[in-house]
Amino acid sequence: MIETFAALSDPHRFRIVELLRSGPRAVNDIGERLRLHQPQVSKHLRVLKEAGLVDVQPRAQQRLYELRAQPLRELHEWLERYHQLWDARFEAMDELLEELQQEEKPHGRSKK
Amino acid sequence: MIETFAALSDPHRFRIVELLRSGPRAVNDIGERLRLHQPQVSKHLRVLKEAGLVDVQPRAQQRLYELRAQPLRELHEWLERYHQLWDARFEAMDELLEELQQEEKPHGRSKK
DNA sequence: GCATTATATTCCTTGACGAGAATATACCTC
DNA sequence: GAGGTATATTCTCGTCAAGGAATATAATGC
Repeated sequence: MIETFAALSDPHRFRIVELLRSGPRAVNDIGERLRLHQPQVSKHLRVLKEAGLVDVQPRAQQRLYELRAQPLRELHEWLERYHQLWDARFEAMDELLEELQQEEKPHGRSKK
Repeated sequence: MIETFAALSDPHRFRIVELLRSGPRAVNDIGERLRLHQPQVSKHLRVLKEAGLVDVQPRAQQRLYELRAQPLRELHEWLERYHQLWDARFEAMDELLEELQQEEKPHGRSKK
């Protein structure tokens, strides 16, 4: 989790991840689109790979880097634990449900 | 967004955020629970505050720090754009919806 | 095998960050 | 206003990470 945050806390790596959202890319392709020198791209990709955020598969001399789902999924699960905090509707709804009409109409918002 | 990642990429700050999930806390309270020296707690809280992740409100000599919703909400919204990547069901559903029954029943799953 | 293309690694320098210790500031009580 | 409590800031030091330049490695085609 922390490694995921660390990997995404660099602006260039963040842009790489954003770019890879549209599909796998070769190293030079990334470098050209983001205006980065090839060595830096490789270095950033290495960090992303060690953080588990990307995966590689060779294609001739090229290396196609693609996003991995797992870290983002874990990030999402972590964030879910804060859901009640940032979604005000839930708080208001919870209060309403609990204080006023507990029995009248249980319009099925399963809390967990 | 990147500032959020940077703030959460430090282990101590991450633990502070996790602790604050249970509600506002004073500085010394945080330090005792997480076994951190007071100055470091203050410094980390400052970073979190500048990143917009926490807010302060004075209570006598104490400063109660509490989580702010907005950055987590933005993080969630950002993650949503990767939803199709890590939730395989959505890909299948998108294909079905687009290829087969575009006009039949638009049961409003807004792609954006 | 050799040239070419594509990518990875190393070395170096610089800047940012975190920890610890000491000190400063703010607020309360009496 | 003196003393105590709670928090913030400063300073220094060591470490680590990022960028640039140069070089090394890998795969391809002839």
